[in-house]
Amino acid sequence: MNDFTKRIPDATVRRLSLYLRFLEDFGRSGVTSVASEALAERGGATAAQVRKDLSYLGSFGKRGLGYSVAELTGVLRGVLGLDSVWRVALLGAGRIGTALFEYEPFRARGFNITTVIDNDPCKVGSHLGDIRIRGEDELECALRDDAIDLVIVAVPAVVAQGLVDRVVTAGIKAILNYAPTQLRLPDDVALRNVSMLVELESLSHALTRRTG
Amino acid sequence: MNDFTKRIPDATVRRLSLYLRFLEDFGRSGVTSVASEALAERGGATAAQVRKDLSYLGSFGKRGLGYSVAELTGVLRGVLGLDSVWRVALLGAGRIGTALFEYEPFRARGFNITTVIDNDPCKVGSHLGDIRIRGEDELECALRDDAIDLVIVAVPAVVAQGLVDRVVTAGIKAILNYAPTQLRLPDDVALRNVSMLVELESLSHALTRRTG
DNA sequence: GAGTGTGAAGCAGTTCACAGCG
DNA sequence: CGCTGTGAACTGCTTCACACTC
Repeated sequence: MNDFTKRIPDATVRRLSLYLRFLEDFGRSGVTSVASEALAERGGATAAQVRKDLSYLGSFGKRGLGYSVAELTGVLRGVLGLDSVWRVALLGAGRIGTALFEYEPFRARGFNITTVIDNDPCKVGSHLGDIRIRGEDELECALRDDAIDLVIVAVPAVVAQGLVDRVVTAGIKAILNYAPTQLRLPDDVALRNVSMLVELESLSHALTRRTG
Repeated sequence: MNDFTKRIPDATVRRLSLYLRFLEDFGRSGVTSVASEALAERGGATAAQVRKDLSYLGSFGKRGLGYSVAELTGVLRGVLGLDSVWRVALLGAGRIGTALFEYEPFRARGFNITTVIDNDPCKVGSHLGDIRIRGEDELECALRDDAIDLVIVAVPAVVAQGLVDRVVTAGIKAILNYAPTQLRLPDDVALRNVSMLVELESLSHALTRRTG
């Protein structure tokens, strides 16, 4: 009924990631079939919401029964682009960059960090895992030679925009930004910001609110 | 015109964080007055959006002129609850926890990590900065004795819910979750999730989309 | 009977457009 | 004249309710 050319709302895509996580848990526990109600109560949504979200992808549920865990897992992986391995470059091998590099779930999901760049001369040439850290001057050739699909930015705010401009010029179309700055990019490059401060400040706003 | 009892949309609160960052930059550059247009082009919003967002807080702009950088900075800090110092406990002193602990902008914004908990016996008793890492069994008394306002969760997914239940019982009303799991909490506890995977998968979805 | 799939209604956030003030 | 502040229109997401299927 639905075809794949239709755009999926961004809010839905984010929830699909969560559903996939839950499905994998269900799969590991040997559950083979799951209802929208069960997915919903695992968090972050109502049963109606789950059904609406999944309806964007087609009709996979069996009425009276629920969804096949195996089938739905496969569909979600496909929609989220997790069937292929993505080649990722990490810019910045500081605290945050290092933590991201060693974050196991990335690799488990097919995000393969093959390239690490840092401008600190003391770090260039040393290793993170078995990746040799390369200097900023090697950025363009590294992106090309390693056939990078996606770049994670974990450098200080002041140098982020300059580096990202070069990354965009090199033809990269997806950027995950951890630097506390708002990057300016062409419309055809996908950008997601992960801001620790924004979330923390939204919490402190909530705390302030509660006592008037 | 607006009173402070009115709820501010969540999307607006998140943008206020960004505006504050921009205002601080403007302040450092010696700019004293700024128009909605200028704030907007720094990223993430249109001029109309900026004005609408700020109108939730009251009328601070001078028509024909713009907003006073100093005044607006103060208002935003107040609304975001950044006038007080918040006492923060960090659960989990692994890679991510350590990176968060050493993330300077937190402290600069008045988020003071006074307590670190980890269940690894090898880590308990050692130090992160000048904070002594305490064991999981000390959780409740640490939250009480250190008068914690806000908890950051950076432990593995499997143990997160159990710890958080204890944190909630201890009366904490704000939780920032870095664990890749959906936490179940009472409605009166504010929760923000920071998920590296969700953002990354939303990017890989975007990349997949682009080529049909 | 149990549970999906989906139009329609409801709600929230965004954009528009312009009156009004400095 | 420039730029804010804001009702009104709009867009898009969420919730509802129920026909439909297994």
